[in-house]
Amino acid sequence: MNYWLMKSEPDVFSIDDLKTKTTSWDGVRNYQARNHMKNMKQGDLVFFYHSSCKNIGIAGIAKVITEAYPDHTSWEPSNHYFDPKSTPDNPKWFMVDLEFVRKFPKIISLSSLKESPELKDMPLLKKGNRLSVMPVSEIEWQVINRKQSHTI
DNA sequence: GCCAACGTTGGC
DNA sequence: GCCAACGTTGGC
Repeated sequence: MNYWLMKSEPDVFSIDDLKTKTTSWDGVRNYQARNHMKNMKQGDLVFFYHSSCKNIGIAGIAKVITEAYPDHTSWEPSNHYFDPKSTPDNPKWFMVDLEFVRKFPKIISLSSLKESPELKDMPLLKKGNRLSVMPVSEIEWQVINRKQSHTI
């Protein structure tokens, strides 16, 4: 099993929204992020990160419930994420389905993540990094979960 | 709202 | 294949 981190703007889709319904993670239009999704397996766990908002940080945990499959929004001309280079016969973009696992009682803030030397290699914490889907090592997963349990 | 950092596009 | 211009991301 592998671990991941995925960013979402809570004003658009938050951990509370995920709690009410499983979701298809469509609209990813970045090659690196797409390739990470293609490497996801059923049962992988995901830190759900809230970006571009008041309370930035990891809000909870989600689970991957499907492997990557073609993102149909990419060939719908009316869709905001339409890409003329992607077709049903030759899809260019992919998505996975996620379900809610847990919401942390308190968001693990970005600033508190930056305080842990064990996490300094996470792409998330690198200056200027904009990757929206990234792998998390087992060590990083454990360190962050430990951080979370201490805040209860 | 600002702006630095990044990925993508397209002219050459 | 280079690189300037552009659009987007995302913390502050």
